[in-house]
Amino acid sequence: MPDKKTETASHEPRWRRRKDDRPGEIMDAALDVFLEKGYAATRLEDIAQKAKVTKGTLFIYFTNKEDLFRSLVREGIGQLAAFKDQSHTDLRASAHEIILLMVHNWWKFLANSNFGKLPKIIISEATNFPDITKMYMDDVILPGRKMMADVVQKGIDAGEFQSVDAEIAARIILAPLFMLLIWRYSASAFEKKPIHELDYINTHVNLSINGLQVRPATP
Amino acid sequence: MPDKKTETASHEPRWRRRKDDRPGEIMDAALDVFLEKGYAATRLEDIAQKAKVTKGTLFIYFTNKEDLFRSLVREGIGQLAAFKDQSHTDLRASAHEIILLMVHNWWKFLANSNFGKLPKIIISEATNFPDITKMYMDDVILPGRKMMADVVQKGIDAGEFQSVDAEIAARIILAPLFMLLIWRYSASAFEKKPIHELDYINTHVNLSINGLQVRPATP
Amino acid sequence: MPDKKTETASHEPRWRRRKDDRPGEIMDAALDVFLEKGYAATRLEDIAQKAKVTKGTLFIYFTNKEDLFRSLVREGIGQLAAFKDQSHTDLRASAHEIILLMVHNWWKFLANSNFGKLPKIIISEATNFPDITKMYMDDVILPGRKMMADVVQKGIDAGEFQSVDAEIAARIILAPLFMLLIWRYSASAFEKKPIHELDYINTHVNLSINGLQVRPATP
Amino acid sequence: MPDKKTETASHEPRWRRRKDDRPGEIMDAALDVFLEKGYAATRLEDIAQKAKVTKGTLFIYFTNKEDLFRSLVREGIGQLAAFKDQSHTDLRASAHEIILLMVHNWWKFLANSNFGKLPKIIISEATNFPDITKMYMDDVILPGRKMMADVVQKGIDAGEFQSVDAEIAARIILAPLFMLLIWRYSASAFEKKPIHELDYINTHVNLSINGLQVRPATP
DNA sequence: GATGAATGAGCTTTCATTCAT
DNA sequence: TATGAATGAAAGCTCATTCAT
Repeated sequence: MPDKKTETASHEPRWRRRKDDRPGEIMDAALDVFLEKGYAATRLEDIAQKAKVTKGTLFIYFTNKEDLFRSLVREGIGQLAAFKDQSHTDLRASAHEIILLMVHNWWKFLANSNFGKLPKIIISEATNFPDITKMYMDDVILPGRKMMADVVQKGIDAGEFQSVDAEIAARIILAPLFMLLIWRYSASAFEKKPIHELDYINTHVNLSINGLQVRPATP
Repeated sequence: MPDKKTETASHEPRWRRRKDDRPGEIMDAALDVFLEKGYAATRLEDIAQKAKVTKGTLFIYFTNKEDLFRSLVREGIGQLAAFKDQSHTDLRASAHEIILLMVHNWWKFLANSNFGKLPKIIISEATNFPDITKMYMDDVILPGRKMMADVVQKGIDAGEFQSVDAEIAARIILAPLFMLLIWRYSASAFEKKPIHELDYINTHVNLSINGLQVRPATP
Repeated sequence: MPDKKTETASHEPRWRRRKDDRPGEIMDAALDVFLEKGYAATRLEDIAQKAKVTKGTLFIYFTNKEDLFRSLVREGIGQLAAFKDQSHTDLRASAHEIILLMVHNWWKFLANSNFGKLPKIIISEATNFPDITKMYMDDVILPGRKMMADVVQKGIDAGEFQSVDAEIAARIILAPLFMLLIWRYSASAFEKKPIHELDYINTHVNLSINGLQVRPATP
Repeated sequence: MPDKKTETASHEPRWRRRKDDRPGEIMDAALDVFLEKGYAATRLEDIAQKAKVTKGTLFIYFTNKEDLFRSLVREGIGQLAAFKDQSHTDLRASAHEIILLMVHNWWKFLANSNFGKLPKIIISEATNFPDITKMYMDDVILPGRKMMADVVQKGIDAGEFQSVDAEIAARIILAPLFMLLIWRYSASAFEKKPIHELDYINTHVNLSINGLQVRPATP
């Protein structure tokens, strides 16, 4: 039986300096733990472990638990800007085509980034972190709802859509998207059979557009 | 020695705090605090204060914080049975009429009872209380979704609705209802102008039905 | 060997309610630990142990370590008022008689109360707790020094004492008293033979008075 | 490759930080921080910053915080030897002249060297570092007190001074000096008007000598 | 039963110390 | 040698739970 200490080769160093990467790694780890357990139930220990550092390290990069939480939400919201830059909507398309495109683009972004983890967190912590909720409302919800409402209104004005309250319609169109995201990170694990998210999204847009249109596609 | 509260005419006090109401009062208080702050961030002190008892009293009726939480969720889910008993759907109506009725009935129930406070709680605590989530899924979500899916399927079979995946359609119809509830107990306080919930619900059913119908109402 | 649990008689209760006495007991314990170790080196655990309670109990009566410290210093300073009430100086006596009396009275008070533990604490924590130091200065040092200076001045005016700066003289008269106290609670344990405090005080007053007088007692 | 720091004219840099000065610089910085905050409340980070090095560097020269502290006190005590070498007392002078000289010499040394910072530190940390306190007692306090007591005794023997306990008298003569030093590094910042230290010292020696003398200077 | 003082386990945070760079 | 990121033991503090009153 060989003596452990005699092993010739590479002793893995006890730790490594990762000054530049750490904050991001910690925030990523923290986001997932906060998402799963909620802010209060999350122990810094869990985050540290997931980020493969020790508790103390967290305090090198963030002043405290709250600061870590806020930073990570802010960081998440910040990703929206990047998304906006790369997403352009066809200008002359009909309203239903724009909606189709928007929903799919948005979903692609929401479904595949940390950004999509925010809704569940925001909803859970809304009253405990009012300032964050307000920021999310102002920077994410309201602009998104506005964009959707504008397209709906455009459709109404063009005679393509029925006359409805455009803002309410926008909320209703967006609700299933958010619900799907929130569900994904909470109860969906308890579904008997997994949700086919894309089918859900497709069915949703079709029904929505169909519901809005004055003369539906089916003749 | 006469009871101070005794009204002039009768010897029966009009209102008396029955010993057996204590647990109910505590659960009501607890529900609201858990709803606002989440399970972990809620201090029993807060609940006690809201229920106008002291911390110690909570432990007379519930073995611990977790038991109080579980009890209150179970109690909430239990209300569903009472609701089911009193709600009957017209048997011969057309699918869209049934949907219209169901959504309004459900919303009336959800919007005005403690039952409607559960979704936000379940979503926030889903992973921390898997057994509760499972119970909610089995007793509430799946049956409700099934009922809705059955009506949709009935509409499809009758040629009233387009051919869609009835279960997905059911989810989509229910999503805005739950979203509205969840929103009400989290971020809605941060809306610029308050949501008119009934307009939202009405617009939603109309669009949904319109979206499903083979030949929409507007000719 | 008897089973512990079978012991018939008085099981000492795990704890007892002492709402009214606790704060004082805790402050007394804390004063001694702070005096011995200094503020920063004192662990709440030590205080709790000395006060025969657990750490948690400290937080029932004081919001945090700092609050406990401040409270206890304030409490200590407060004792001065009680002392002042009971100490009267003879009005017509000669200056040297008043000094004699004052020093002895003061020393009796300083040497036998918690009040006398403050100087060492104040000096050690002066820069860490500037507000406390200021309070001690304004409420204790300056008034005390003023009283002594007034007597010295009276002696000078009456031709009994040499002409010196009365305030400086007051400081010098008080210095050995404070030094003795500070020493008592710090290095005196390391003296080869213990200090005879009363001899020290007596010698000091005699020398001081003798030093001040225009014509000394020895003919 | 030429040294960047090399001055134009000479190859010898005008000023170079000698390797051997590091420990001294660190101890100087540490002394001041320990003096201000006390041992436990001092963070090595603060010392490092004041010494213009980083935390890690401290551990190159000192094995740990305690070692740094002990070293610096020992170093301070060591200065006493140098002082003793250069201070000679006139052998044939009268006792009161020697006292006058001694006090002034000692004060000059205490007031202007790091040595004078020790008393406050020793008093504050006496019980936490008994060995240091003992060392200070044996090497500083007792010899100093002995010297003073010897002079007083000499005065008594010569009939110049009253008969008092020489050791106690020595303590009393020294007390205001130490008190002044301790005060300077603690509460003196909170005095309404700054203390004129030399006036204080002068008044003190005069009063002390006057107090001791059988026949005072003022006839 | 009801109360709330007291407990103690557990979490956040600090900081002396180590060690990869 | 010097640095400072990373560690981890220890301290302050919170709060669910117990239990004397």
